[in-house]
Amino acid sequence: MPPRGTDGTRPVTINDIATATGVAASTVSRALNNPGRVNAATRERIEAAARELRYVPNSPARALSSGRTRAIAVLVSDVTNPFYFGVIRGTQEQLKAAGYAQLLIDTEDTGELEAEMLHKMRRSLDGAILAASRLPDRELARLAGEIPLVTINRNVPGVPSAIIDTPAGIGQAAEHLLSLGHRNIAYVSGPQRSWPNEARWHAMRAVAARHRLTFTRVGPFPSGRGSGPAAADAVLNTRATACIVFNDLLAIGILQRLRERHVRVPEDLSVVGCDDIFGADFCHPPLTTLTAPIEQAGRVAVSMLLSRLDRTAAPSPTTRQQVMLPVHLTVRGSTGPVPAPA
Amino acid sequence: MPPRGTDGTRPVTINDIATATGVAASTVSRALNNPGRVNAATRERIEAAARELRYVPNSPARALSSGRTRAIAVLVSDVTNPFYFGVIRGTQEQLKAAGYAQLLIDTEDTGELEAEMLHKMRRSLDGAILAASRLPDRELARLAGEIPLVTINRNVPGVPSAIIDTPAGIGQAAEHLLSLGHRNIAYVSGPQRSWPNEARWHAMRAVAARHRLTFTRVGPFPSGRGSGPAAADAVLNTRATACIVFNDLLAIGILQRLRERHVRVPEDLSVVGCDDIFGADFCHPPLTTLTAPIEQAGRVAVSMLLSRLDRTAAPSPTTRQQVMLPVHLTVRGSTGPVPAPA
DNA sequence: AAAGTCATGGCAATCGTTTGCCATCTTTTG
DNA sequence: CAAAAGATGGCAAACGATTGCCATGACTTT
Repeated sequence: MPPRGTDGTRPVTINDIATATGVAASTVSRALNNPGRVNAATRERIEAAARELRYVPNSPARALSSGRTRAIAVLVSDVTNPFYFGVIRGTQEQLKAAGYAQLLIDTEDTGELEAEMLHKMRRSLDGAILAASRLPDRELARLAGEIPLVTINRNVPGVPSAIIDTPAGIGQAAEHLLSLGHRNIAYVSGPQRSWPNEARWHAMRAVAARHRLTFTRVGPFPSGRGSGPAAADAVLNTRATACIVFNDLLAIGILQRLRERHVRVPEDLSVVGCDDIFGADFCHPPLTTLTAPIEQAGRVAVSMLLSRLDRTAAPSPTTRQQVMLPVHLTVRGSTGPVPAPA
Repeated sequence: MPPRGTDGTRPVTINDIATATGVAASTVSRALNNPGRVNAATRERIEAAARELRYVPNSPARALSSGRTRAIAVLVSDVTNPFYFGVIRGTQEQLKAAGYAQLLIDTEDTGELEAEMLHKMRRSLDGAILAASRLPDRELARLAGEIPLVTINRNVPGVPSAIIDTPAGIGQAAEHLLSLGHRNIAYVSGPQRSWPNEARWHAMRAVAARHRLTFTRVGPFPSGRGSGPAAADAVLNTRATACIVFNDLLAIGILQRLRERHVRVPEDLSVVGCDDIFGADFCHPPLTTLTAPIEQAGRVAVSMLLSRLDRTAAPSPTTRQQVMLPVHLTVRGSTGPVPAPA
C-alpha cells in the first residue's frame, strides 16, 4: 500500500514536514491553512520546509477530514452547444483563480441524469452551477438544500442565480424590426421545458401587446442546428416577414434551410437570434442577434457560489440572491426592411 | 464536525449498512466493490440494505485509502476553441460511461501552467488526457512517470497517444488543389510550438517534393480568429493561388479578412482548412477542410487511459501505444479552379 | 503580586473506506 | 479419513489531513 506513485518515491506528507521542522503535524496544518494561528517565526520555518520538500497537499485526505473538496461542478445540458463554451470559459477562469477545480458534467438534457449526478456527487463537491437545469422548481429547491447551488438563466425562489436578461432584449429586437416596417413577427420556440424559452416568449407577448403587431409562435423545437429545417419551414408557413429565434444555434440552422429553399435573407425574411454565440458573426448572412454576456454569467455565478461557501457564519449580507445581466442588440446582415407586399 | 450537510441528516456510511445487516464494515466494502469475495446471499442482503438506505460512497474517503480517485483530467489549451469541444464531448461521453469524473483544465496555452497543474493534482487524479500539450518531450515523458498520461495529437516516445492523421490528409488536400490547377500553394502556419502544426508543415513539404509545385510558408500565427487579418494579408503578399491553413479557426478568420479586402474566394484564392470544426460548414463560403474525427479521438484517448489503469498486473498485451485516426477531405465552397493568370 | 488573558503548540480523535492478515468453517483431494 | 485447499467474514491498521481541547508560558490588568 505505501509504495504508490509510479515513480516509486513516497509522496511527502504533512508529517514529513513536521519531522523536518521538529513540530507537530497539527502545527504544520495550521501554519499552512490558518496562518494567524501560529507564530510567525515557526510558520516561516514550516513554509520553508514545505517548499524545500515540494509538499503538495493531498486533496482527498483534506476533503475527508474537513468536508470541503475545493471542487465545484458545472452542469450543462450539451457540451457541444457553443453557448456553454462561454459559460465554461467564464467559470473555468474564475474557479481557477480561486483555487477550485472544475468538474464538467453533461446532463444530456435530461433532468433525471442531472438530479442523479448531483445527488451522487454531493459529498465530493463544494457546490454546483447549473447552466441549464431541466429540473422542476421543487426538485431544484430540494437539491439546493443538499448542496450549494447557483443557477444560470433559471429563476427559482431560494436558489441564487445569474440571469441574462434576454427578455428585455426581445423588446429591443422587436422595436428594431418594427422600425424596419415588420408587423407580423414569428417567435421560433426552443425546447418546451427550457426556462429561458418561456421567458423569451412571455417577453414577446408583452411587446406585441404594447405595439400594434401580429405575432405567431412556432415550435417547440429542440435547440440545435438539426431543428433548423423544420423550424424554417414552419416559419415560412406563417405570414410572418420576420422571426425571432430562441437561440442562435437554431437560427443558424434556419438560415441554412432558407438558403436551400431559395428564400433570401433579409430580403424575403428577417431573422433575429439570441445569445450571439461563436459563429453568429460569420454565418451567412451574419446574424442579427441579442448579444449576451455569457462568460460574465459564468464568472458571476462562480462568485455568487464562492461567496456563499466562504461566508463564515455571516448569513447573507452583501451577496445578492439574483444578478441580472443586460444584453444588447447587435444588428448584422440578417435583418432588413419588410418586403413589399406581393 | 459531524453535523455536515445542509439538510442536517448525517449521510449514510458503510458502517450504517454494516449495522443494519449485522456484518462487519469490511464485508460491506467487499460486497460492494469485490463481489466475488463474499457469499452471494450476504452480498444480496448488503446490496438491499445499501439501496434501502440510499447509500452513496464517499469518494474522498475511498480515494484516501485506495489511492484511486476515479477522476481524470482533460487539459486543453483554450476552452473556447471549438476544436476542443469535440474532444471534450468525446472524453465526457466515455468517461461518464466508465463512471469517471472529468476535470476540465484550461492551460491557457502555457506549458508551465500545464506542468504545474498536473503536478499539483497528481494525487487527486487517476490520469490525464493532454489535448494540446505545449510541454517539451522530455518534460512530458517525466510527467508520464508521475501520473498516467495519454496525449492527443502529440507523439512522444513512451506516452500513449491518439493521433489524428491530418498530415496524410494534407496530401489529399494538395492533390485536390493540384487537380484544380493550382501550382503555387501557401501553408499558413499555426503556433510554433504546436506539434500538429509542425507535422502538417512537414507533410506539405513532402507533397511538394513529390509533385511539381511551389510552396511557401507564412506565419507562424497564434491559432484563433484574431490572427485572421495578419494571416490573410501575408498570404496575399505571396504569389500563391491557394492556401492550406493550419486550422479552421484561423481559416475562418482569413475568410473574413479576404472579404473585407474584396478578394473573392474561391475565384481569386482558394482556402483549405483543417479539422472541420463547428462553423466550417456555414461560414461564407463554406470551408473546404480536412474532416477530423475529433470526438473519436477523445473517446479513444479515454479508452487507452482506462485500459492502462485497469490492467491488473498485465503489462500491456492488447493495448496499443498509439492509435492513428484517419481524416478525409471535405470539399465545400472555398476551393475552386485556379484563376486565369493576370 | 495574584489573577486573568492571550498566544502558541501538542495530543489525539475523527473523517469513511480499503485491505492485509488471520480465524473459522466447508470442501475437496489423496 | 486426514490433510490440504478454498470460501467467507472479522479485526484492525492504514490513508493524510483537520480540529476540539488542553497545557504551557508570557504578558496584562487591578
